[in-house]
Amino acid sequence: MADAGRTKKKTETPRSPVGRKGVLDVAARLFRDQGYGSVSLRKIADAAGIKAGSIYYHFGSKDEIVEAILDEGIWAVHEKMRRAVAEQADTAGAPVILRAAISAHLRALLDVSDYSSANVRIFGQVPQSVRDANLPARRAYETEWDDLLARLQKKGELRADVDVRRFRLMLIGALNATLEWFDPSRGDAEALASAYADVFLNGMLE
Amino acid sequence: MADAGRTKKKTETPRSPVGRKGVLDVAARLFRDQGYGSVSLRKIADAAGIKAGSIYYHFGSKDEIVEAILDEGIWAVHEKMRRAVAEQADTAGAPVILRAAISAHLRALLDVSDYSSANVRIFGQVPQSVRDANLPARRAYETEWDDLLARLQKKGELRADVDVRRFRLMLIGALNATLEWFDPSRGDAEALASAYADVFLNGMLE
DNA sequence: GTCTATATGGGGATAGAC
DNA sequence: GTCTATCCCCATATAGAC
Repeated sequence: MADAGRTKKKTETPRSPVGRKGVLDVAARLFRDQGYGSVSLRKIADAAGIKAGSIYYHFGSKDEIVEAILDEGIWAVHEKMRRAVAEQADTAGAPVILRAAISAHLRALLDVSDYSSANVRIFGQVPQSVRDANLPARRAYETEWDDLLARLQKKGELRADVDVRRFRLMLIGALNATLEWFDPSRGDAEALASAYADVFLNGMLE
Repeated sequence: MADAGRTKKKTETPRSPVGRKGVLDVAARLFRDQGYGSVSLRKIADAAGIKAGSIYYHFGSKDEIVEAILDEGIWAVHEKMRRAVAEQADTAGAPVILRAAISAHLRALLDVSDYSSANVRIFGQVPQSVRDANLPARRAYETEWDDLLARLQKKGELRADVDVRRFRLMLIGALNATLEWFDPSRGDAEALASAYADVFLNGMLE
């Protein structure tokens, strides 16, 4: 035979292995859409095109998958937000900087990362041990926001009578809540971010 | 015997029956705390102090329980909000009215109703058929808010360039998100409502 | 109104073949 | 890296006793 030397014929099964990343990708989407308790390893395997038992080659347990997704989710949105802020000119004022940070966070959730949106959706549903594993990453991201807000407040650009932590919880909570109703096929995440920043900066009163 | 006429001795088993409401009460709390998929009928029965099979005397299925909780949850917060607005004087301005509505919604979630908080937490996790059953109640509450905001905007008290529906989604989303971090044993829902209203009305800029 | 007992299916997880 | 086969447990739901 002409190709007797080969032990594997690439033309036979061109379907590449799913791999660890493939499992995580489909799992993140399923968790985001259906929640933690409703997504079984069998559902994940089905969506990934493999069998349930195969998942254990990559992960030791279901919660190990969830932990990886939660960490990656925070990391992704944290990076987007940090870079968006760093890109602003040194002379930029609070409105410009906050608009950039808000837009980065919102686009990470709505456009970019299934991991980030999965984190927001299922964090409150997972076992305590899984939450604990994700806490360091979350705290780091929260600190990034608190430092930014405190810096702007110190420069006198934000109201001094508003507690930074409370405002951060309020702002991030409002942005995260868009996941409950935003439809990516109909909406524009960038325009939405602009509208949110506008209200948070200037308020609703005439 | 002295009490031969009684068929039941109240001193024997003073433990009153749990009943339909008892099941709903504990189920609402469990769903709020752990999410839809993670709460089994066994858990509900345990928390209610009865056996799992007994639940089927009151409900035909798990989802029938969930539907009842979701509907009651919307109804409770809707009533609180409507009454809070109705109690305001005819001469009250937008800031006073909106503060009252915001406070009512937030207190319903954080202080008053396990049903309302359960609704917010699990709506995105339940099967489509359950969501559909809850939609009419949700739409009615959303319309209550949209009508209020449109009325204030028409009077010129709210900015004309902000879309009412978008602002309602933003506001309710921000209030609902407090469930993720608010600790009733440490926080004051009324003070929180005031701080939220302040930022939404006046913005964060100095 | 609640109990016990049970039917049936799906859950996470493991072992060993390929 | 994925498969098949399987273990054991817990899920929803039903039937009939009390």
